[in-house]
Order: sequence, then structure tokens, then C-alpha cells
Amino acid sequence: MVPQAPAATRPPDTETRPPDTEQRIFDAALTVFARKGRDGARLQEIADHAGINRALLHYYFRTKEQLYEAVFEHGCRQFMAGLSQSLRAEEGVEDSLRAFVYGYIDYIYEHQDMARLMLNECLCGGGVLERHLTAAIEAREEVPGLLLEDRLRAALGAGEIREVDLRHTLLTIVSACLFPFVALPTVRLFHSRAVEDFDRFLEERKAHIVDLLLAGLRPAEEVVRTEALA
Amino acid sequence: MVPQAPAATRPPDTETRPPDTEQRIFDAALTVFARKGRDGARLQEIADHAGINRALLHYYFRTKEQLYEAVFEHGCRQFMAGLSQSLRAEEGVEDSLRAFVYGYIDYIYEHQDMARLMLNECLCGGGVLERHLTAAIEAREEVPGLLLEDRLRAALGAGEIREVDLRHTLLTIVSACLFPFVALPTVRLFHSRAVEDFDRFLEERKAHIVDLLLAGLRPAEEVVRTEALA
DNA sequence: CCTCGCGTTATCCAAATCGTTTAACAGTCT
DNA sequence: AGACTGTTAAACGATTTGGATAACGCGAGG
Repeated sequence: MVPQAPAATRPPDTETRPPDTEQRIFDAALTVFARKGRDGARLQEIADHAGINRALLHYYFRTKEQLYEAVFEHGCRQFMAGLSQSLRAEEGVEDSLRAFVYGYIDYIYEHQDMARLMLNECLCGGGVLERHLTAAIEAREEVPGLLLEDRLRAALGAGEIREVDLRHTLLTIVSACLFPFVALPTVRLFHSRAVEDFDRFLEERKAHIVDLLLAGLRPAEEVVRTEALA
Repeated sequence: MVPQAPAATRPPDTETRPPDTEQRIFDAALTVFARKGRDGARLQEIADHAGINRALLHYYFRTKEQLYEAVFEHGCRQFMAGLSQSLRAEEGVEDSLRAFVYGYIDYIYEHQDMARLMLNECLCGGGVLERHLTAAIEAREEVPGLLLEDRLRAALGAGEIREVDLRHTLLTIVSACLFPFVALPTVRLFHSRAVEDFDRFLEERKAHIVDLLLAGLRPAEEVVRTEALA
């Protein structure tokens, strides 16, 4: 009889010293799946990355399919939760936007593999990703970005920003933050800074996005004032 | 002795009726490689997509590696050439930006698989993509976007746009145009329009990007004028 | 102390699948 | 008829997956 996932029996949290093998498998699988994709990934490579025997993968997760599902489910939930938690709520629109961009880029930087895994899912249909995301949405879990959308909507109602399509604006913000990570090899060719000092490149990027967006959303009140004076 | 790629002997263009098998293989391989990646793609699936026998793949391209290389090389060159050709040169900054965004999105729409294939390459290191791109750049081939960068630089020098980092601005534009395609399954969840009527969604997107960018780049001359009047 | 259970490894196995090769077949051209 | 080309069916070897087995180390508990 093959024992079921031992995680179910570990909650008593014995005094043993298993150096968190399950987490190491998660990390290794995430890395390999993100690069090679669901089908391209080899169990042997995952086992090597985790520094364990291949048979142990079957001990924790019976099949490759279940491993992928677990990695995606676990990673997705943790990713979304951690992300929405790291995005502090601010009062004003300007501060909200700045906090989002800075928090988003910082978070993605720390979870690049998860971002790549999600994108990989998108490339091959996105069935699994869609399922998990809709489940997260229906479960009323906090979806990052919706908070910012609310802020923008309020600001738009108050005339603090121009009349723009909020959904498209939000998509543009996310694109500007996320795309450089997933397209890094291409970005490097045109952005020497991203090669020499990636951290500094990201700081420049944050400032640029906030600057461009704030300028793009600012209401053209000066024009009105000018016309009023004319 | 296995015959070399018959394309080399076909230039006499015999009166035979081979319904362009090579092109069908290219298209099928592009589709499958873009979704499953270099390792994840199966020759059987490519053959099925092309409606041919698996052995015929080896008749045209000796190995899977060479097939991938050929698809990438051929597709990449054709993609870049066609793209830079479809981006008409305009005089003013505003028209240049508009032409770029509209042309870029239209072109990507017609070549989504190639875009996805390139991104897939990025996800697994980007070695092949980097090699082909640097080769294209060194060969002085026209790289899409550089023309727009020149226009923006000139406009910046003439004070027609705000003082911004051109490289980051260009990256933001490309991100805003490209990301929705590669992340489509996710976008669909938040953008109902992208599900119901993708074409109309793209039209909205073009208009939004141009609008936001023009507003974000417009110099705050009204403020100056206002101050001058004061 | 011994024994048991659990995490772990080494090893092996059957079945499926993959990439590749070979031989043969059906046309067309000479 | 013979040669050549595009194509297919079949087969080969290597790899991958899922699964099983036995054994080892080691802490917990009797």
C-alpha cells in the first residue's frame, strides 16, 4: 500500500529533522516547470534540482500530473495571497498607483518563477490557470489589482484623473510591470542596464512607469484654466 | 543515404503537385512549438497538425533540433522583416506613435504563434532567440521600434514631448501592445470584451494605448503658458 | 535494548512514447 | 524501363513514466 502524501500526517509537526523535503520539491518543480513547461519538464530533472531520488517524487506526489497540479495550486494560492498582502492600501490615487507599481515589481522580482509558470500555462491554453484563477475569484479571495481599480474608479468619479478606460489602464500597468520579467532575454538586448545591474534597472522602471502613468492620467485642467483666461 | 532538404533541389519548380508540404510543416511546427515549447513539443503532434506522416518530418528536416532551428530562424527573420515593413514611417511624433501601436498590434494579431514562440524561448533561457536577434541587429536589418525611438528622440530634443527615458518608454509601449496576446487566458478573466469580441477589444486597446501615451508624453506647456499669463 | 514506522535510496520493471532509420510504394519525368 | 521524388508503414533503440521492491538510517515508543 502506497502511503498517501505524508504532509497529511505531519501536522503534529514531529521533532524530526526532515529538511522540508516537500518544500524543496515544490521549489524545484516550480523552477523546472516554469522553464520547460508541463510536458517538457522531466521528473529526473526536478529530482536532481531538489537533490533527491526520483522515487521520492512518486512517494510525495503519485504522478507527474498531480505534482504539476499541486505545484500550480499551492504556488498560485500563495502567490496571489502574498501579492495582495504586499500591496499596501494608500489613500490618494497617486500614492495608490505608486504603491501598486513598486509593490508589484518588488513582489514579481521575488517570485519570477511563479510568474513564468503562469505565463507558460497561458501559452499552452491556460486551462489550469483559468480554473485556479476563477476559483480564487469566486472564493472572494483578494485579487491584486482590483483594489487599485477601485481607487482609480473613485478618482475618476471625483475628477482627479482623466476619463480613461479603467480596465485597459490597469492592463497597461500590469503589462508594463510584468512583461520585462518574462521577456528578459529580449529586454537585455536593448537595455544594457538590465544586464549590468538588474536591480537598478528595476528601480528606473518603477519610477518611469509611475511617472508616465501619472502624467497620462492627470486631468488637463491647465488647458481649462488657459481657456478661461482667454 | 538520406536526401538533403529537397527545398534545395526544388528551385526548378517542377510541375509536380506537392501541396506545399514544407510550408505546412512550418506552420504546424510553429503552432506546436509555440504552445508546448522546444522540449514539450512532440513530433507526432506536429505531423498530425500538418496532416503528414511522422517520418516525413525527418525527410525535410533531419532532426527535431534542425526543425526547431529552421522554424525559429525562418519565422524570426520573416517576422521581423514583415513587422518593420508594416510599420509605416510618419512625420510627426503623434502620428509615428499612433502608426506604431496600430501597426504593431495588427501585425502581432496576424502572427500570434510567432510571438508566443519567441516568448517561450525567453522562458527557457532565450539562448536561441538572443542569437538570432543579435545576428539580425548586427546585420543592420531593420529592428522594429528603433525607428520610433529615433522619432521620439527627435521630438524630445525639439521639446515636443516631456523629458522621459526613451528606452523605458519604448519598452512600456511594446509591453502594453504585446502582453495582452501572450497572457490572453488571464486577460479574458477580467476583460469580458476580449472573450465576446476580440477584434473590438483590440481596437479599444489601440485607442487606449495611444491616448494614454500621448497624454503621458505631452509636455506641460499649458502650465508654462498659465504662468506666463500670470 | 529491541522494534516499529517513516523518510529515503537504490534498483528494477513494464508499458508507453519518442526520435530516428529503413524499406517499400506510388507517382512523374526522362 | 529506369531514375527520382514525395510519402507511408513498420521497425529499432533510447528515454520517460508509473510503479514496485528491498534495504538503510534513525528517531519514538514500548
